[in-house]
Amino acid sequence: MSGAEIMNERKKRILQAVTDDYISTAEPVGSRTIARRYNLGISPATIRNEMADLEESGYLEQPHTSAGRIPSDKGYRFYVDSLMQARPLSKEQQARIYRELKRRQHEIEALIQHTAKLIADLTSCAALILCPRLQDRVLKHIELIPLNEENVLVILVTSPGFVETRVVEIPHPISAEELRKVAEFLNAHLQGMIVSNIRVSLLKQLHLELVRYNSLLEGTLDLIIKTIRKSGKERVYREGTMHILEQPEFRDIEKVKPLFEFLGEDDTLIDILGNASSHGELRVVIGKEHEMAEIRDCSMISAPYGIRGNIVGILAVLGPTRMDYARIISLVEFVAGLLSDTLTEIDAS
Amino acid sequence: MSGAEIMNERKKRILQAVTDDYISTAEPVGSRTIARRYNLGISPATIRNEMADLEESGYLEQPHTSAGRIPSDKGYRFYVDSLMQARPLSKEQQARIYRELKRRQHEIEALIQHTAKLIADLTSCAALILCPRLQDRVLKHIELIPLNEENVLVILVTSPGFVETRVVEIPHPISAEELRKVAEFLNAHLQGMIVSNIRVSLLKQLHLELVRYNSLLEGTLDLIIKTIRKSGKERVYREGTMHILEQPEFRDIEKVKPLFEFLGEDDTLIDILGNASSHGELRVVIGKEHEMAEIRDCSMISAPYGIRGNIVGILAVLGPTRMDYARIISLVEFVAGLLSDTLTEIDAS
DNA sequence: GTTAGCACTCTCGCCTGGCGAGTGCTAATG
DNA sequence: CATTAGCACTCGCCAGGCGAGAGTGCTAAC
Repeated sequence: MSGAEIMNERKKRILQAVTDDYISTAEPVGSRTIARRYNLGISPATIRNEMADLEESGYLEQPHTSAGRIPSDKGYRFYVDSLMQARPLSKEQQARIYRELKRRQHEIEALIQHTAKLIADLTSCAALILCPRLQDRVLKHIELIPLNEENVLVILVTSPGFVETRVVEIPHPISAEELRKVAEFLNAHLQGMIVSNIRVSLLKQLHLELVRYNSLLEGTLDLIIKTIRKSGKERVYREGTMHILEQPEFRDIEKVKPLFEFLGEDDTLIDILGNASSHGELRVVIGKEHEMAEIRDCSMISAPYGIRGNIVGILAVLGPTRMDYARIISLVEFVAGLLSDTLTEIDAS
Repeated sequence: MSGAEIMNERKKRILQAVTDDYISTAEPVGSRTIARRYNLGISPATIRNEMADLEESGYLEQPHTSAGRIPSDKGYRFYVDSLMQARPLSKEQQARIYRELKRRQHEIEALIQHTAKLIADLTSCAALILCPRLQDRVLKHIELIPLNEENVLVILVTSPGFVETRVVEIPHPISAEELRKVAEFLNAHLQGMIVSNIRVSLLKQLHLELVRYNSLLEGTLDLIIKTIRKSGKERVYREGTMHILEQPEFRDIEKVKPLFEFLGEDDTLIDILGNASSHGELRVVIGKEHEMAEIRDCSMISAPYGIRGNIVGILAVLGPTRMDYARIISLVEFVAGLLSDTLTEIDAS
């Protein structure tokens, strides 16, 4: 109840020992184990007393009487906020990640997919990467290609190298030549703009310039703009969802099912990730702190990545609440930074 | 051993009853159950005798003494080949599928993804669709877009409406204008060709025409051709892999793991599917008939789909050996046909 | 050839008792 | 007064035993 207990140094050390041990063994940890494995210079009995206090204040819990203790969500939270010392990556690991990411740089989607895979493999958790919404990106180039009489392929190249294709159904056939002119017109006026800003400014230009073109184009142009503006769904890359099956807490198939269903739904994922780190910093959400019931057994560590300081996407790791926070936080931070650098570099060239 | 046993009418009826029942209940089925549920006009004792024979000839097996019988792979094979009456889809179901597939026709990737999802939902199995290799498709259009000084975006539109994008790193900067000429040249000479045929004919043309262009282009052109020709990986769409978790035979997580790992690997999937129905007909592979050990507990039903009779891809359903063959075979056949029609239609327009 | 009856086998669920791990309390200790 | 040792107690887990239920195989009768 109170919660206003004093968290003395010894209690902290014990909570840390319990958490560290549970993270690495996945077994409830008892007083004896702590006394043996972490030489805090105190006896199991003392540890027991302290653990009883910690349980009362909600930092630890017992799966059942007379099992060891495991950290509660509150315990993990305290661990993450105050106890854990972020374990920086070894030079070799940094070098390895660096090397992996620098390889096939020029296909951006491959880069992101690859990054996700890398994180997943290094953490044994599910890795998620959210790409920037089309609307938030800068338009670099538009191309229009006639597919047949009714359909035009619209290709949008946006910073920092994404390519989107859409098929637009047009009301009237348009010649390739005319289409090229339209594309030219669009490029001339829209290049460098952020996609979501396009409509307003375009409409102004449109009026002035429209007379030059066949009136048939009016509807087409409108459709193309609509196409650009709509379907502004983020894309989300997943990797390593299978790693979840390796975690002992998910040996029960009934626990896995809702989680996998959650991971399968683009929309909810996008939602969650979008909320997660859109406000700039690395963030850790633990267990029941999640809004979505399906992932109340999981923790998520997320960090934004960006171009020249502007956030363009979010990178996250999802795993059991018993995850190796110290390592994974460092990793996520490092990779997000590296990804930002890489994208910035690509964008500049 | 013998196998040369006479499979009389009654044995067939019993095998069918066992199989039907096991498919719908997932429980070993005993003689009593059959006598009660399927009125074959014979008593449990007689059924027992026949079942013993069927077991000896390898069509049935017992999970343990004194459980009911379940069909062996050989039993399923016989069931599929000789007993099962393909259960045609109801008019409503056909209509529903038809309606679903006719919706957003013009984005072809979405169409295929959508088809996979539909099959997965209707079968409660995993649905897989293999797209044609780039190399086997007809080139409809090439577009080259400069991204920056070192990179060019190559866009390939191929029948029946696929769009592929690749980034090519070029040795020397090329102006947009020159690039446009190259694209024009390529379009003029390559349109309508099957991608895998491109190299030979191009080289001939190349020599004749090359003099017109800056010699710097030579290397670039070569790179572009290489890009087109390489990376001819099929793409495979998956849907409904989660449905597998619903099947009682996969309640054990240890059985799911290798299967999911298998489903996660593009390359092996492509391999399996490529072999499956490349020779034209609907095919059923049951349990241990599979080459890959990971799916020896599964059956796969696959059918090719194509454009104007030319196979361009393969559609498959993967589920437990205890799957509803009668229904799923009809479904796969129907959807493959419909997909073929749709693609043919799109290609023609 | 078919069927009824019966003994047999096997799984499954349930209960039991012993074991080990870990706790909480109390009293002794520095 | 904080710390520790000792001890009784609680619980989950596991192995073994038992009965119920389902289903078979065999035999003898129809």
